[in-house]
Amino acid sequence: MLVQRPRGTSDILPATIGAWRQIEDVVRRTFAEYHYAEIRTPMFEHTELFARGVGETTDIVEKEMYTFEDRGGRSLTLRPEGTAGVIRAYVENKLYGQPGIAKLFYLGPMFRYEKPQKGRERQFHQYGCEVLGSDSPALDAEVVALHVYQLQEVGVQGATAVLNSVGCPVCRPRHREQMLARLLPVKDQLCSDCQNRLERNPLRIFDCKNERCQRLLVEAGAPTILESLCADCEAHFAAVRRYLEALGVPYRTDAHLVRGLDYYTRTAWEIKVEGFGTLGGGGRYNALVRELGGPETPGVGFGTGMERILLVLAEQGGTSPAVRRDLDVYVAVADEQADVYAMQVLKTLREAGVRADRDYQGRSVKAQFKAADREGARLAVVVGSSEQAEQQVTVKDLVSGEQSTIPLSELVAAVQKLEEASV
RNA sequence: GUGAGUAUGGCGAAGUGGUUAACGCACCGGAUUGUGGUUCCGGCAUUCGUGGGUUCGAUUCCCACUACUCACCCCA
Repeated sequence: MLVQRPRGTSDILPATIGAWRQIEDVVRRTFAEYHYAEIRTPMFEHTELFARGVGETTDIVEKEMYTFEDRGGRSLTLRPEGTAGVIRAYVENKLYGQPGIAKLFYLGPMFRYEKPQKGRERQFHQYGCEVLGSDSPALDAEVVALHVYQLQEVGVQGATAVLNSVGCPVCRPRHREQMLARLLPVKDQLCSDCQNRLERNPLRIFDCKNERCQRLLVEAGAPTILESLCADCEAHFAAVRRYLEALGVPYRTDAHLVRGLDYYTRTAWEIKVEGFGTLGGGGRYNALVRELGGPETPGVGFGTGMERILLVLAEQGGTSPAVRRDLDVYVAVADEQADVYAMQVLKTLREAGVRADRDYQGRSVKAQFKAADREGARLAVVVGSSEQAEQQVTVKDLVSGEQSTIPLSELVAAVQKLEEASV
């Protein structure tokens, strides 16, 4: 092996492409049902976009970006997530000038420089959406509902939304103050990560896996963000939950949920499957558009990992996509003299919309029939010098075993008739 | 970034410091004439991730590298 694929990348081979297509089809269909329009933005952007958009203190920006300098000396970065680019495009193309709100979705590869492991690659795929232009809690609910619905439609069982509110520029600083007041006195007892978090983003301490840190939070009486919400945020969160209940969306709240991106305000959620982990996450980001230079515009969105979906589907079993028959006719060439004739027969079939193939290795008729079987062809067409002389073909139904010789001019009709009968 | 494990033909998988590296699947060929899915017979790794070292000799021992897997961190 001279050169192999870069670490953390994978080749999606024909054998599994069906599963991908199936997910993509469901995603496009459901986004259409909810009236979202597709948007495609560049795979790389100026590094600054992610630094500002995603947040300077996030793991993504601090240590996971694929950043490089192009020949013009610009610092570019392979997109680590979808939101920043979409918002940039929204602002740059002045989509806010169009009537109504913008409901956008995307689908494609993302890149993060991390150590690969199960369900984590350096190039992975996400689909997601962004809704710009409304702060209505109905929209938060719609987006969460859609998030769960899509996974159900794809075949994932037990997808649940875990919901929290991370507050707004009014309650967030207030909460931060309270956290500092309670935890600064016991700072030295926190783990080193959390000592850092205390300064930069105290909310994240709730997310720490360290038991001692969690105990300290309780002992110090540190309030969760949910307990510190301002009246507006609380009302918003309550409304979102009412909608979700009315819609029957499976969800639960978790005051400790913190997302890895800094731009979230108010509603934040992850979609989890018991015993598996997180498939996707999302939230509201009311300040992001303005931070990226656009007009004050509220937004909500989510992203979902497609590799993760594939993993859950595999674990939950049974969803192996049916082996699709992708060949209708196999043309067996009986002797070399008929080779050109065989090509003509194939062209005739293919141009009539029949999926047809032949042997190119000069194998025996017996071997060609074996191949026809293996490829899943419905019928075999045998052509040899005798057929060619009469402009005929020998057609064999590989299911019934029936065989007959007919004029070439009748072949397409005969094939189509059989196709219809087998539907 | 930290820690652990693995690396033998297309796939799965034995194995040993020393003449021909099991086996299964897949694949290819054959079992009389231009015909399939079963069965039978035969074929299919100058080579054991890469590069060094120890040795009379290494796929088996040692070192480095690379890749993969898993866990942690974090997340999709």
